[in-house]
Order: sequence, then structure tokens, then C-alpha cells
Amino acid sequence: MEEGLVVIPKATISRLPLYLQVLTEYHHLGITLVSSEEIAQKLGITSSQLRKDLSYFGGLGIRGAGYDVTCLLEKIKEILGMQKKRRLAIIGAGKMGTALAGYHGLQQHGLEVKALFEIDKGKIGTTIANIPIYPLAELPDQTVRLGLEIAVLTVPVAAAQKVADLVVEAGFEAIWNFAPIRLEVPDNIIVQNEDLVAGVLTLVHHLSRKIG
Amino acid sequence: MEEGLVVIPKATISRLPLYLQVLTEYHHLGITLVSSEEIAQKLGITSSQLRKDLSYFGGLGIRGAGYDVTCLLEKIKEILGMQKKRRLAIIGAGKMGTALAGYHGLQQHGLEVKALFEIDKGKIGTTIANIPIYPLAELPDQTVRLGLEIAVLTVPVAAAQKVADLVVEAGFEAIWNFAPIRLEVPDNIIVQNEDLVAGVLTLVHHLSRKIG
DNA sequence: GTCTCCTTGTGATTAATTTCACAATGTTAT
DNA sequence: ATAACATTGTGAAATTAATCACAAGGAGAC
Ligand SMILES: NC(=O)c1ccc[n+]([C@@H]2O[C@H](COP(=O)([O-])OP(=O)(O)OC[C@H]3O[C@@H](n4cnc5c(N)ncnc54)[C@H](O)[C@@H]3O)[C@@H](O)[C@H]2O)c1
Ligand SMILES: NC(=O)c1ccc[n+]([C@@H]2O[C@H](COP(=O)([O-])OP(=O)(O)OC[C@H]3O[C@@H](n4cnc5c(N)ncnc54)[C@H](O)[C@@H]3O)[C@@H](O)[C@H]2O)c1
Repeated sequence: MEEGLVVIPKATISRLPLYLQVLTEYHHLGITLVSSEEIAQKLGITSSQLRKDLSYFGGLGIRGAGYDVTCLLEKIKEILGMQKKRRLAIIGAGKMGTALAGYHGLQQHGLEVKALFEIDKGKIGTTIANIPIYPLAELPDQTVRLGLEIAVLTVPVAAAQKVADLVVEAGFEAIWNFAPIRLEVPDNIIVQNEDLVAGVLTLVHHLSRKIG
Repeated sequence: MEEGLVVIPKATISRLPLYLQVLTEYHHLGITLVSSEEIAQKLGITSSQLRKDLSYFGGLGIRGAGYDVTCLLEKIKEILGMQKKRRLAIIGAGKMGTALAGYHGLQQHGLEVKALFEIDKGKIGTTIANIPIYPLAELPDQTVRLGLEIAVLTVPVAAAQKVADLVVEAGFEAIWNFAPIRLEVPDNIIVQNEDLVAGVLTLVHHLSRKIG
């Protein structure tokens, strides 16, 4: 395994959060060593796929025994770029914005929600889960002051593109978008669309194959 | 194109919700005809991929002109099994459950949230977005009475597996799971894991490639 | 230390997906 | 009606991903 030369396939990267999840489970249970077969079974994939995936980032396993849970967790976090903490802002303190602001799972993965932004005067000045809500107009200033990197878009779909423009102008590097619309942004801005409807429609598709 | 014999690739199916989203956008804008190139550009994919995908369900396009938006929307909805309405229950009326209960996007895709279930006595008997909150103990009875098919799991991770067991026993066909854990369920139960953390970690990975 | 057993790591193979390139076939203008 | 043009639909080729099968190497027993 030649370090530095290996290109990790996209398909492998896309499975890393999955591996992170089950390894975290094992870690919490106090399990320190786990075989590829065990993890694979839990995830419903083949053990050879898991081993091939892990092989891309060096021989981490112990032949005859399995993989060290802690060691593997560290490596996956490294590849996913999770060592550095990231500062987020949530734009739109509505139902979804409120849920995310109070979600501990983000904190646990090094994602710090530092601010919410709103246009509703009734919400501005209050807090959600101890996070202050600022007026949207302060976006450029607070972005610099707080060192915000990732914007979480939880505004109504009708406002989403306009808000995305503001977010880009304010200097954000990335957008985590919950509005069901394809945003148009410059090439250097990273957009991750979180399309919950897509998820449930996939489920519906399977369901209709099963029971019509 | 031989009807009935064609197997639609998984990769194609996974893109259908995406197509649905942009076609719905065009529909709202009153656009009736659209070329593969336009849609592809909007989605950041190649036009030949889109055409190949659409070719699996028969020649829907008009050579020299493009695709009829309404016609395409209908076909995609058919393939995804969206003609039939589906009845959902949300288990766990916390932050995420509340957000989903009040989300119009579900209704718009034929997904009707009929009930919420809780163990918190303070919440039982009240409503969220006009949807009644029942005690968890009533799950089996209400499932039959209301004809519930899909269970939305928005309970704390520590309770998720136990609740999943109850849901299966109550007769649900499918689970839309928001808890960050791999549920163990019988083979005939469809599980769709909605791992929001996976989404944002993918974003973080791209971010760390970009700015370190 | 040696033997046995277990599980990893990986080349080779097979399968799935994407891209390419262009014939087929429609539209629109005249 | 015909010509000029635009866009689809699709085999073939290229790329990417998943699976197989087994040699290599480490653990544990004695
Ligand atoms: N609720 C859900 O479960 C859910 C699920 C998936 C996707 N979404 C999407 O998330 C987005 C928000 O949904 P929601 O249910 O939270 O809606 P919501 O109406 O509860 O919240 C929207 C909030 O955004 C604020 N807002 C409006 N325009 C704004 C602007 N220009 N700048 C800043 N804030 C602004 C509003 O004041 C409101 O507080 C929508 O695009 C929706 O489609 C919601
Ligand atoms: N909040 C978010 O933005 C978010 C995002 C992604 C995933 N999630 C996941 O969704 C789940 C819920 O998160 P939340 O933030 O809404 O938590 P929450 O604490 O706000 O809500 C959980 C609710 O479930 C109820 N509950 C507990 N045990 C139950 C049981 N056995 N049966 C029925 N109800 C029960 C609680 O009374 C509470 O009302 C968690 O697993 C979380 O990891 C949440």
C-alpha cells in the first residue's frame, strides 16, 4: 500500500460515515477489537467490501484477530477531515432550524453551531439551546467575527436561493441545504443537499415493490 | 425498449427523487417542455446520463424538442410508487418529530402523517399541527385502526431498537429511521436510515480537501 | 518454538455504471 | 414539400465498483 499515491474511491468515502456509526456503537459498548465479518453483517454488506475499503488507507487490521476499534475510528475521522472543529450557522430558526440547533449529534462530531439568523423580529434577540439569534442583516459581520464556515439553510424554499446568495457573499465556504431546491452557487462553494423527501421516496419505492 | 423486461438500475432509481425535484420546479414555473441538457446542467450531471436513465422507462421524449414536464413527472411518480397515498406515524414527538409533523413537503408527496406516539405523559393527548399524540401503548391498536404503514422513528438512540421491535410487532411495513443506529429488524421490513450526520460529514470531508 | 487456527490484505475476475458518438426522428422555417 | 436544424435514444467503449479466492501473516495453545 503506497501512501500518498492511493486514490480513495468515491464509493468508499461515501461509506465512511456508516463505518463511523457502527464503530462508535462498538466503542460505547467497550468493545476494542472487531472483525470485518461482524461489522459487515451489521451493515448488510460483504466483509470483503469492508476490507477492501479499509485497505485503501493502509494495513490497519491485525491478521488473525480483527481491527482495533479506537484505531479505526481515529483513521476514519482523519480521512473525513474531522480533527478540526467547524463552526456552523443556521439560517432560518423555524421548525427544522430549531431541531438542528438543539441536536447534540453535531457537537459530538466537532460541529459547533455558533449562531442562528432570522428575519422574524419576534425571534431575533432570543436564543435556542443557548445559541443567539441574530438578524439576517448581521450575517456578513458575524461571519467574520465568529469565524463561521458552514451555513445550514433551513429557510422556506421561496427564500432559499436569495439567502444562498447572501451566504456566499458573506464568505461561507459551504452550505448544508435543507430546502428542496437546487441552489446556484459559484464553483468554489461546497453544497450538500439534505433531501429528506428523497429518503422517504426511496422507501416508498421499495414499499410499492413489496405490497403494491 | 421492451416493456416488462427492462430492469431499472439501482443507480437510476436513486436519481429519480432528484429529477422529481427539478421537474417540480419547472412545473411551478409554468415550463412545459425541457431538454435533457437543461436539466443536466441544473443537476451537475451529464445529459447523456439523464437520457439513458429516462430511456429505461420508454421513449418519453420528443426528438428535436425535449421532454414534456408533466408527462415526465407522472412517469417518475409512477415508478417511485407515489400514486397510492401512504399513512405514516411519527414515534417520538421531540424536536425532530415536531419538525416532521409540521412539514408540508410530506403531504405534498402523498405522505399523510396520521398519528404521533409518545411516552411523555405531558405530551400525550395534545396535538402537533393538528395531529393527535397517542401513548406508545396504543401503537398496535391504532396501527390497525388508522391503517398505518410507515413508522418514522424520532426517539432517542437509546430507545430506538426497542421501539423498532414494537413497531414491527404492531404490523408496520417500513421504518424511516432518524436515530443514528443500525436497527435489527426482520428481512421483510423496509428500513430507510436518514443519517443527517453522514450528510454533513460528507460536506466536512470536501471542506477539508479544499481548505485543510 | 512450533503448530494450528483465524482473519486480513489483495491480485484477478466479474458486474455495474457512466460516457461517447452518432443514427434516428422529430421540429421549424420557407 | 423540402431543407436545415435540434434533440432524443442507444449500442459500444471506457471507467468504476464489487466480489471472489487464497496467500500472507499474526494470535494463541501447548
Ligand atoms: N420541517 C421539516 O421537517 C423539514 C424537513 C425537510 C426539509 N425542510 C425544509 O427546511 C426549510 C425550513 O422548513 P421549516 O419547516 O423549518 O419551516 P419554518 O417555516 O418552520 O421555518 C422557516 C424559518 O425561516 C425564517 N425565514 C424566512 N425567510 C428568511 C430569510 N430570508 N432569512 C432568514 N430566515 C428566514 C422564518 O422566519 C422561519 O422562522 C424549508 O425549506 C423546508 O422545505 C423542512
Ligand atoms: N434534533 C435533530 O435535529 C436530529 C437530527 C438528526 C437525528 N436526530 C435523531 O432523532 C432522534 C430524536 O431526536 P430529538 O432531537 O427529536 O430528541 P428529543 O429528545 O427532542 O425527542 C425525543 C422524544 O422521544 C420521546 N421518547 C423517548 N422514548 C420514547 C419511547 N420509547 N417511545 C416513544 N417516545 C419516546 C421523548 O419523550 C421525546 O419527546 C434521536 O435519535 C436523534 O439522534 C435528531
